[in-house]
Amino acid sequence: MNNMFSPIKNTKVYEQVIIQIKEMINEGTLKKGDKLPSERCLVEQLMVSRASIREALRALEVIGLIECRQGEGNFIKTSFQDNLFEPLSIMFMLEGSNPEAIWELRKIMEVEAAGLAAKKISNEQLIELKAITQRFKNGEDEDINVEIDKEFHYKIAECSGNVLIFNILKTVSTLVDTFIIDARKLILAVEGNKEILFSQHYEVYLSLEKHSSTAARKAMRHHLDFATRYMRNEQDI
Amino acid sequence: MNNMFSPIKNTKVYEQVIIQIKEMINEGTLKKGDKLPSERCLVEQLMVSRASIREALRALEVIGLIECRQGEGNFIKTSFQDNLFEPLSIMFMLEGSNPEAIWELRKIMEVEAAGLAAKKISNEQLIELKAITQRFKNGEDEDINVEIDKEFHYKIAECSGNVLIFNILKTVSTLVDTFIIDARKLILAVEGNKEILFSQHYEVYLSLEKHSSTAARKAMRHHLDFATRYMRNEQDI
DNA sequence: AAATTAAAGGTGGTCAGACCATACGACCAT
DNA sequence: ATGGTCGTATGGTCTGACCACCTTTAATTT
Repeated sequence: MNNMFSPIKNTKVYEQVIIQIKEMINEGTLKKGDKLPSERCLVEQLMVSRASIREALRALEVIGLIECRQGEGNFIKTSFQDNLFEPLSIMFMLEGSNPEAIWELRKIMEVEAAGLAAKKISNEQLIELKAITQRFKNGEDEDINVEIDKEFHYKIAECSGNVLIFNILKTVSTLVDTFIIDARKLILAVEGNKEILFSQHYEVYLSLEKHSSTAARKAMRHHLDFATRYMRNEQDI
Repeated sequence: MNNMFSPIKNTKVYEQVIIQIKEMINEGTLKKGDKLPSERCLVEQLMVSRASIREALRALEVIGLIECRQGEGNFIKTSFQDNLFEPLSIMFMLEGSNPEAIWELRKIMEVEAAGLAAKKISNEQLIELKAITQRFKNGEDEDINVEIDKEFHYKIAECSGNVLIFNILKTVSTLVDTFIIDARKLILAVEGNKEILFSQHYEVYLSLEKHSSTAARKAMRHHLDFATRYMRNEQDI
């Protein structure tokens, strides 16, 4: 005899505003980079106060859907690379996770991204990736090489052809950089390590060139395991 | 000669509010489940208008940090299981990803979660998992079995011992259910498939029991590949 | 005395209107 | 052509009021 009544939906105004804006996006009325109607305009169209509009916009902003620029307007974002950072870092902070958890996740994403990339990478992408590898070899400054190293990993994630994986991996990498002392710099500070890292990178590249998923995953895992050992000595991970 | 100037930081009030609240959490002043000071109280303490406070709270709400209950107050959330859904689904919607991308990600997470679980699963957890497996075998109704199936997968993710992985996997599963017709039901509707799924589940369980990471990953992959074949016939994935 | 009801206070939710800060374009002066 | 000025549109912030909901307390009823 239960379930006769459906729960009263206590729909808050700003939630309805969020829904309506998201619908406009789903219907294609609003696309990437588009400018939303001005807040005062939305007030008239949706017949709600500006405060409610703004609360909704704030919500849409933090989930990474829109970008608010004073004096200009509110726009649908074009890039979604850091949408996940806030929620993930919150989760990490309050869930009592240890840094190891982030690293573990990163290893998974990197290894599997490499595996997918091996299948999907195009010839152009191979050329670009090779160039990055070479730039790492020739790089002088440690800080620069840290950046090139990141670029290498991101490029592979991009070649996985899966935007979700790419974005998650980028976010997790950012998390690693935020909650763990940057391991790359520690490693690169040691004499001779640059050459080792280069050869590991090159090994990954060769696997991708051969389009061997298994080899790519293995090479990437080997590369990350090497980094892990350094980190364990420096901190509690 | 560029890069001499750093961009003027236009710190908006609600952003500062967000920062201060997050700091309170980092310092341990606020913990899971705690009640925040009332909005009017925060107005006095932070010396800003209630509108700004509320915009900040709205932001904290959508990233899953707080929960707002009218008449009661604002509380730090205790569960962070659906924090990632909004950002991920937004990303999926606007990035033009195909459903395959979600499924690909899910497979990765499931397989690797199983691999980790094999290493970390406790005896108690093994017992619980076995019970779930059996309940699936004995289940009568399709809908119920769909739920048990989910439970099985979530339990394994939980046994991975990595909250981040657990939450991402749950979110991705929700995404699958949202953007793809529920594959589980399609499969279970076919005569004899319940037995096949059961044996696949059992295979995964046995691998976990043996604490064999390789076997667990293999068994899980096999299980998901089976599901993939069904989905490809029914829809464009 | 116990149970029920009514009132009061606290809290989040919404609204209205004002003003500030910024960005842009049109216009003007040099 | 350059640089300044100003008006306008836009987001950012503030104030104070009122509504909706919950909890506690006091009053009333039984």
